[in-house]
This record gives sequence, structure tokens and C-alpha cells, in this order.
Amino acid sequence: MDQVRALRYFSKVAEMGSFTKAARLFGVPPSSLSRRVADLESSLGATLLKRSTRDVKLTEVGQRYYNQVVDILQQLEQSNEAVRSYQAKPMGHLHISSMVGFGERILLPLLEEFSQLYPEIVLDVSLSDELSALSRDEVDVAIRGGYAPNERVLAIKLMGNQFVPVASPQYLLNMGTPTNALELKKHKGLYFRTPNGPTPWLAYLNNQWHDVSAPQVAVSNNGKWLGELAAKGKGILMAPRWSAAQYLARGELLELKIEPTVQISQNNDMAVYLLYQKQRYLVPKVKAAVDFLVARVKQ
Amino acid sequence: MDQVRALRYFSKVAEMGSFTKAARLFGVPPSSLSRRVADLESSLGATLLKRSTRDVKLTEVGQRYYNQVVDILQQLEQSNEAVRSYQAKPMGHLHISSMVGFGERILLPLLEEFSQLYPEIVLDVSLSDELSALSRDEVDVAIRGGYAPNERVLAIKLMGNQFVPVASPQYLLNMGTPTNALELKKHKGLYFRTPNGPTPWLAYLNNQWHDVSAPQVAVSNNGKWLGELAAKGKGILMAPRWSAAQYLARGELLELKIEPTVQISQNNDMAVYLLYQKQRYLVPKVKAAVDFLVARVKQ
DNA sequence: ATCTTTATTGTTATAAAGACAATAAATGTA
DNA sequence: TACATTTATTGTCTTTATAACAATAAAGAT
Repeated sequence: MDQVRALRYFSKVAEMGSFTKAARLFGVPPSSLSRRVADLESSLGATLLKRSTRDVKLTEVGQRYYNQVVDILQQLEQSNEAVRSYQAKPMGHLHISSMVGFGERILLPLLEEFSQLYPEIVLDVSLSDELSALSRDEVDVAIRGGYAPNERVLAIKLMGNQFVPVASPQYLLNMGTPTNALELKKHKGLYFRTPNGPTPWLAYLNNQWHDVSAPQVAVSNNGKWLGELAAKGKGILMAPRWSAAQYLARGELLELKIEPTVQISQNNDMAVYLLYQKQRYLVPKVKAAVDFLVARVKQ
Repeated sequence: MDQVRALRYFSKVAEMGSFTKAARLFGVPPSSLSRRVADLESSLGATLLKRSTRDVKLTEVGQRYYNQVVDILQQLEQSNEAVRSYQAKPMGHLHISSMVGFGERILLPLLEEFSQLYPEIVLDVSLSDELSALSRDEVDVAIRGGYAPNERVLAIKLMGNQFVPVASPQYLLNMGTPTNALELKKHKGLYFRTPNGPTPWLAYLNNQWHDVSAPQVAVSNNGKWLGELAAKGKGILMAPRWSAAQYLARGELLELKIEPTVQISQNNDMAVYLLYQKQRYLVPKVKAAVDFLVARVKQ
């Protein structure tokens, strides 16, 4: 029995909920799938699918087996692809997914140079703050603020992602410069909206975390716009240090020194990570991208 | 092409370094392996093995592919086995691996009852403080002091594993009762030898970790013997609380209150963990063992 | 240089999978 | 309730893939 074929048949039938539909995708008669799945079931001594003429559903074991099988098939495909493309040069579509702010400010400017280095790589960049599943989606490398979702995904820390409070000199002249976290309540706040909602301002006071957010003046998922608002003196912004760097250098924004420190999350050791499938590092386009980004961005 | 068969052939040839030897294990002629591996190579468009008449070695890609393939085959086998034994009752060989001290004092006494509950399970217990790879070795459940090695291994905290300094009343009468960590230098020490060497005594003084170990009187990887030495007044021992419990209850050993606290590792939140392959929890014998141990040991 | 071991290749036999038609069970409609 | 439709399964034949066995060629050891 060709187990891989049987597994492919089985999983596709499970996904489609139909032998006939799955058979069409493979371009073979439904009877083939029926026979292969039956073989698989008899070799395992368990019923994987509950069949009726109208629809096909997974049994309890079937569901568990399916989850594992999908993963295994995917790993196998990735390993094969890595070997197949081993001796080729970097080429083809490279799917990069990045956080919006980092993407606009740091990633995109770098990619021009990358394109010149590897003209045969077609870049496909998507900027989003949603956590997309690196494994099942067709993403080659991803840049995210979190950690590796599982052990087959490798995470390289590109840079710190410390959020610091900033405001324009004009704003501070008008509103005063806060030095204590509790004073912030009387100020104006500009907020990032993440998929989990606007990020609050947190401070650790008297052995407890307090929300010291100022009243909202503007909320956006677009860091650039928030930066501009801050520079225009509209309010105080908690911005990633790398994001505010330009403004700070030109004196358009000043970093506030507040006691105790204000953070946007209880653990402040956040960082920007480059994620990619460990198994795919041999694929030249992936290796080229990972090596390039690490060389250019890592500090 | 039956890819799984090809992969099994390939990996076995790689391990044996010979088509002939691998063929003997499968009970098929060497030509079959040769043909299947050749098929695999041509489907991948890469040479996986460097052949000569005397030995067969992996190429660079071959090596990488082999590593991944071994893992994939193992996962597949586990998934299959989980389904196969899904509806069966707890039976077969159950391989348990445990730390020596915990094994002798807590695990082994429990296993008699377990055997009565599940007479069809043949127990195979190995006690060792070495960190054996739970994944590749044929271990069903392991008990270790560390953490889960990867995401496919589930870790359940069975109990704390705090080390406390103890000594016999007689010893303290002769040598005096230390109350400050720095006094320990003038005492006598009994030490566990882990695979990484004897465990030092550490104390946090003036914002720094200091080694406050007393001169060595005895070193052993056998906790029982060290416990006896301590009870005979030979010296001070850093022992897991559960290990010293009997002596403490009988008054044969006393727990020392030392400022600042003495530890054997910089992070003191150590614990005893029960480890098992997530995928194998469906296998009745594993489920029986995990549930039993958790019910009886977990505090 | 000869012998031995070992991977490969040719050829035939066998087993597995696909193709196609036919059947039976379940669902939806008249 | 009866009929039509969809769909999984089964029977039979054909095609393909793998195993078996013998023969060959290449590499290393004596």
C-alpha cells in the first residue's frame, strides 16, 4: 500500500466531505479513493470516516489522525521541496509577511536592494498585524512581535521593540512635561490599535499594575499617522524606539522620562522576530531572504 | 512510487551505510532498495547517497533530508500506532524512565499497585539521572527534574523539587548550627553528583551569587546513601524536601534555617515533571500510566 | 594482480492501483 | 409514498509498480 497516497486521499476526502469531489481534484475515479481509504482503515484497524451517501464525516479517531496526518504531509512536502530546490539559485515568488509599522519603515526600504541582489526573486509582501499561521499559509518568512509558535519554526531576534513615550516640544510647552506616571491621566493620548484593541499605558505602582492611560485623542493601526499627529503636538504617543528614531533625531519629538516606567505590556522585553520554517532554510530564496534580513537588520 | 517505503529504505541504508545490510533487515533483495532510492533521488532531482562498493555515505543534502525524514517517519508511525491501539485495552510493554532518587523512593513503591490494576501491562523501568531523549528512545513516560524538551512532549508538574539543607542533631551538636550562609565554609558537605558534576551550594549576597560550598566529605549520585551519611552526622546535605521527609519526620535530620537561603541552582523553582509524547496519550497503556501517576503523585 | 564484497542492471513474476461499468443505499422532490 | 438523483461501494479488466533472481561491473582488500 502506498501510504502517502492513501493519506493524501484520506485527508482530501475529509476536507471535501466527499469521495467524489476529492476524486475530481486528483483526476482519478472515486472508487480509487474509496479503496485506498478502506485499505488504510483496515491497516489501522479503525474507522476513520463515517460515510453516508450524502456526506462524509470524520470519526473521533479520524479527526485526531487527520490533524496529525495533515501536519506530517506538509512537513514531507517541505522537506522534498527543500531538496528539490537545493541546487537551484534564488528565484521564484518570495512571500514576506510583516507587521505594518516595521514593514513600512524598515522592511520595504531594504527590499529594493534585495531585489537588485536577487533579480529572479519576485517579492510578494503583505503587511498586517494579524497573527497569520506561518505554517499553513504560504508565507516564506514572517516578521512578528511575538515568539515562535512551535519548534519547527525558527525565530531570530532582529531588534528590540521597546515602546517609549514621546511628545512634541510644542505639546510639552502647552501641557507641561509629565514626570510621574499618574500625571498622564491629565494628558492627551495617541494609541495604537492592535488586533486585540488599543494598547493601554501601564505602570507598576505599589506592587500593582495600573492603567495610566490618558484620554484618547486618536486611535489608529497606522503608526506613521500617529507619529505625525504626535509631531504636530496632538498628544503623547507610546512608540517603538526604532519607529520614533527619525523624529527624535530631528528634535521633532522628545522622549519622556517618567517614573515609574510606562509600558504597553506587563512584560517589557518585547522584540521583533524573524520567523521561518526551519525545514525550508535550504530553499535558496528563503535562505537568501533570511540571511539578507539578518545581516541588514539585526543589531 | 510508494514514498514511505522509499523513505524507509533510504533512511535504513543511510543508517547501515550499506544497501545489502539494510536489505537483509527488510527481507528483500538489495536491488529493491537500490531501485527505490534511485527513484526517490530522481523524483527529488538530487543525489542523496554517495555510493561506493565498500560503503555508502550521505551527501550534504542527503544528511539534511535524512534528519527530517527520520522525524517524519517516526511521527507517522506514532500516529498510526495511536489509532491502532485506540480501541484496545491497556496492555503491552510500558517503558518508564525516572530519576534515580524519585524512582526509588516514590515511583517503585507505587508500581506494585499499578501492576495489579493493569495486569496485562509489562513494566520496564529504568532509573537514571541522564537526560535521555524521550522522543527517539522507546520511552513511554519519563520523570525528570527539568522542563519539556519540545512542544510534542507534554510536561505535567508532579511535585515541587525544592532542595533544603539538612543535618543530623548529633552533627549540629558537634559542629554548631549554622545560621548564615558564609558560616557553611567551616562545615562538612555531602554532595549530589549530577551528570554535570557535583551541585554547588549557592547563596545570593550583596547582589551577587556566591558559592558557599563546604569542603567535600562525600560525593555520590546515590541520594539514599547520602541521606544515610547525613543521618549518621557526617555532614550537611542539600536534599530534595520529599527525599528528606522520612528523616525529618523521625527527627533523624533537621532542616537548617540559613540566611540568605542556600540553593543548588540560581533558579529555585525546580520541580519534578512527568513527560510523555502528546501523540501517544491515546495509547491506552500510556494513558493509564499518566492518569495513574498524576492521581497518585500530583500534589 | 587476484579475490571478495557490493551496488547496479536486465528480465520475469507478482502484487498493487487505476478505469469503467454496475449496484445499492441515502437524500430530496413530486 | 413513489420517483429521481446523488454518491459510495463492488466486480472485472487493464495498467503500472514492485519484488525476485540471476548476471554484471566497480571498488576495496589481500
